[in-house]
Amino acid sequence: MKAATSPLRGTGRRAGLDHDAIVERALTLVEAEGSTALTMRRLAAELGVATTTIYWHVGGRDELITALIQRLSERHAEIEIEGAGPSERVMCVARHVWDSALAHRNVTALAHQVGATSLLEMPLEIALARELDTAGLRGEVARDALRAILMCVAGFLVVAFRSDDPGPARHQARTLWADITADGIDRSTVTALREPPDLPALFETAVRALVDRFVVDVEPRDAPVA
Amino acid sequence: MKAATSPLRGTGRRAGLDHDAIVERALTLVEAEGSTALTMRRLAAELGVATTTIYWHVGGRDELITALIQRLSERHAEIEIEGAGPSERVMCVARHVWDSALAHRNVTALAHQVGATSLLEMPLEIALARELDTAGLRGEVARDALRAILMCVAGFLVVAFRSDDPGPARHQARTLWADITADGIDRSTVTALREPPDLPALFETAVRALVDRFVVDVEPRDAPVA
DNA sequence: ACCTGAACACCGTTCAAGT
DNA sequence: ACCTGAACACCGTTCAAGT
Repeated sequence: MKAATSPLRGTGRRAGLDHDAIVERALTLVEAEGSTALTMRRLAAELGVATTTIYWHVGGRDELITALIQRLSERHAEIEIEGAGPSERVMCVARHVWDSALAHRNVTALAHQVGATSLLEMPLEIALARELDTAGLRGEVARDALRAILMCVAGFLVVAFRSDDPGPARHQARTLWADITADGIDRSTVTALREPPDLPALFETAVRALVDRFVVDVEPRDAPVA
Repeated sequence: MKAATSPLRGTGRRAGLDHDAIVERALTLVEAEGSTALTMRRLAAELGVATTTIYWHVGGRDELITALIQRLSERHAEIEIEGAGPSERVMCVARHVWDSALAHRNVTALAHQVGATSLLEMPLEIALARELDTAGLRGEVARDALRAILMCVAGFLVVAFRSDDPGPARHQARTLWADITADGIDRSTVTALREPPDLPALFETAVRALVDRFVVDVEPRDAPVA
């Protein structure tokens, strides 16, 4: 509950804070309690420092958020991509985007809010471009494939984030379907729509459809030529 | 600039407000100036009434937003769906979701923020379920197709909304690619990534890929059997 | 039933002032 | 150079009080 007693340097007056320490603390705070917990006052209290100190070191809230996202982004820099064929390797990167977004959902949601998704996923975006390149896609086609795949993943993430934060629940998709009297819709469909889909499985299917549309494997996926 | 002189009823003291008038005004405000303009104080001033009056009529901000979204949703109720084959008609509904979201981007963005996207698009969701039904999809398959398509559209919308609100522009995807020295990525690709994609065209391609994955036309799309 | 003003507990941000 | 307290201009929400 008490703010961590920050290590006061020899002077006895300096708080011993620097840009990185503040950003690090902000990142931890968001990861633990979500973006709403990140207020300048709260963060300052947690660092045992006056609110205005944060402004001196990192600037306003927007700069803080940008720095925080970039910090996490660097951690996503090195990833292992495996897969036999090109399309399989593209799928692997897409899954990385999905997995890392879910692993750091609070920061990802924050990045979505401020429109800095690309900043957060830049290393993965580069990795995706590289795999598309080895798949033979270049120029505008490669860009379109990359953007389409990432936008689709983003759409899935928005829904995935909503699932764990139930919210008002009143205007959740599945509860809305509880009141529908179906004209021209089979009852089995209405019933199914009251349950959430298997998101990871559907993700796999949907992204695969996009990948198949853009990257045409020379060899069949399951039996790459040795 | 001045608040609209609200029609004071005969009593001379009543503001003559009701639930619907407040919600209507809130909707207009959001459509015109975005979700950040919707504050309880601002709305009250615009209605020429005390802030607390809004609380009495419609409840807090969340209820107001929900009501506002639902109001707009009702306007999307009746739409014309055309197209020869089943998959063409499904595409038509998807385009409707896209178009109406862009036409009312501020409210749609707000709905995204509070997790009420489904509430806003419910009429279109029903229309989509109906077209999928006539395409022969039932039960869980129909649900998965519907969800996948809508999630993909949502992902595109998030990016589309970012485009017209440039924001900090520093961590926009295309500016980030300006600094990239490409290892294993063709220069033409890097160059292309510095430009935004043709969003409507890419939307068409991506959603079509999903539709083709889920709904298999019995007849070819272009030449339906008479 | 309908509407008000005052008050509470928050925000982000600025700025003159301290050491 | 680094840090502070006070202040400004906002929020959403509650609640006793008016007619």
